[in-house]
Amino acid sequence: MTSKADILRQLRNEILTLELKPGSILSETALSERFEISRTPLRDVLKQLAHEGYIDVYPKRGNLVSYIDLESVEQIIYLRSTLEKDMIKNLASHTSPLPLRGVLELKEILERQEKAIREEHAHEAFLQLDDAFHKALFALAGRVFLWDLIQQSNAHYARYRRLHLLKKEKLKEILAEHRSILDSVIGRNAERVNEIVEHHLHEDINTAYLLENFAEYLNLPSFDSSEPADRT
Amino acid sequence: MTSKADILRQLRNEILTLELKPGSILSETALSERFEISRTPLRDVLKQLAHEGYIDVYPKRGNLVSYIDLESVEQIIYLRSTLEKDMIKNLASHTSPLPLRGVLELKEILERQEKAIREEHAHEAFLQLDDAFHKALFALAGRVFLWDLIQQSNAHYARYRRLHLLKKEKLKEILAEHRSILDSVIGRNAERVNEIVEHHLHEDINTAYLLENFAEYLNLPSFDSSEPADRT
DNA sequence: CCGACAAGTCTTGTATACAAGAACAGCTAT
DNA sequence: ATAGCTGTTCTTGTATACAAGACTTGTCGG
Repeated sequence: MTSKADILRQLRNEILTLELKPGSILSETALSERFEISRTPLRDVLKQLAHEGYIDVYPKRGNLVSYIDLESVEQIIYLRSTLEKDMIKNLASHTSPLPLRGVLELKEILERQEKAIREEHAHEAFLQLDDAFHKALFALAGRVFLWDLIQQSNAHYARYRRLHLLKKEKLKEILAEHRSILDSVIGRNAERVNEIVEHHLHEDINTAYLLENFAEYLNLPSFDSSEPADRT
Repeated sequence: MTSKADILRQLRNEILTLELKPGSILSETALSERFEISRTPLRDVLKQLAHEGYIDVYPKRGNLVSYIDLESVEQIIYLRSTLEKDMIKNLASHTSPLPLRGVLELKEILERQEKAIREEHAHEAFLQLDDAFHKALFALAGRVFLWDLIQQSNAHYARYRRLHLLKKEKLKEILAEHRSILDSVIGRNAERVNEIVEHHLHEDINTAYLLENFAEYLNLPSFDSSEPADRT
């Protein structure tokens, strides 16, 4: 039994992990056979994927896994950076006590991240914990609504990040920055928040590295071949 | 001929203007007869409306025009406030020259807003110009992507604002604040941006007024009757 | 009078047949 | 050789019949 939600999760995951590479064709009939379901509910899933930017729909031609769009990535980084700086500063400067649950959750995530670094081949786990850490921050600030909103446009940023975080040093750096952020919140010290968060989110816009190694996955303006359908 | 995009715009508009009141039923068969189109493309439209928060889908029971959710409104106001403060400060403190087109566009919008205030029954025009002003600001900052993202969750905020902006004095205040914002950008003066933007977006969270006059349109926690389907 | 059950009638959800545009191959005519 | 048809075969888009859950109504039995 595979429900629509399961299929959605499955396809999302395959695209995020690059199991389904940018440019791959997602044919409705092929997918309907694979998941043993009719085209109607499957089209709902594809609509959702298109909405989240995972695929581009070319009417009457086909659905392609989208190429990673660095413009979208930059926009999301700016959005998150601006929001998280503000949220963390608010948390750090607020006088009311922090909810214990949230703080404990953040600490536990950091412990699990540390453990994930020690193990080999734990990138995927580390990435999920990274998401969990930031989501927990949003939760602590009462902004899960905005976290969910951002997730709706996360297809490009999430894949971008996976291509970046392949070196172990990078992981250690991220963990250290998470510690700094949590210290700022707990210690009620908002002083260095700006630079920490900016570095944490911005630093690895390393376009050259991506162009060098993963050009085949990127949406390069030179390649544009008749825009996909507008999804507004 | 009414395409899917037309139907979507039409229904969105009817919900925003409260022509379709919160709680109204949008039956697929009824709508398919009204627009003389089959249920399949119509369901696509309803999916989109649900995604944007215009309607709540109760599986196998029906689609209801959503009640205005003040929680969503507050979240969007916080998001926009935080983003616009940052964007405007950046624009005001940047040294590179501003694109003339964008500045002229903003000025023209202000003139048209002034004109709209003088005319009676021009609330709808004023509101659209208000959106146009803020969108132009996002454009000037190179952040139309984020404007569009925010619009995807705008159903509650947009209706909330319509219920608020019924007094002419309020309109004049908004226009004056728009002038201040534009002056900050052009005059490269970022000093008072924070308070101006915060007041501009936050000030009219006047929940009491809404509860008093439009309780029937609001999503009040007391009324909750079996949550609608999750749209993730 | 009232509760329980069951038939009927709403609703949306799914499967499937058909329509119609897009791409391609292969032919023909120039 | 090549431009231009034209039929074939992909694709997604639409209409419609049917499935199945939820609610209403009425009837029957206590």
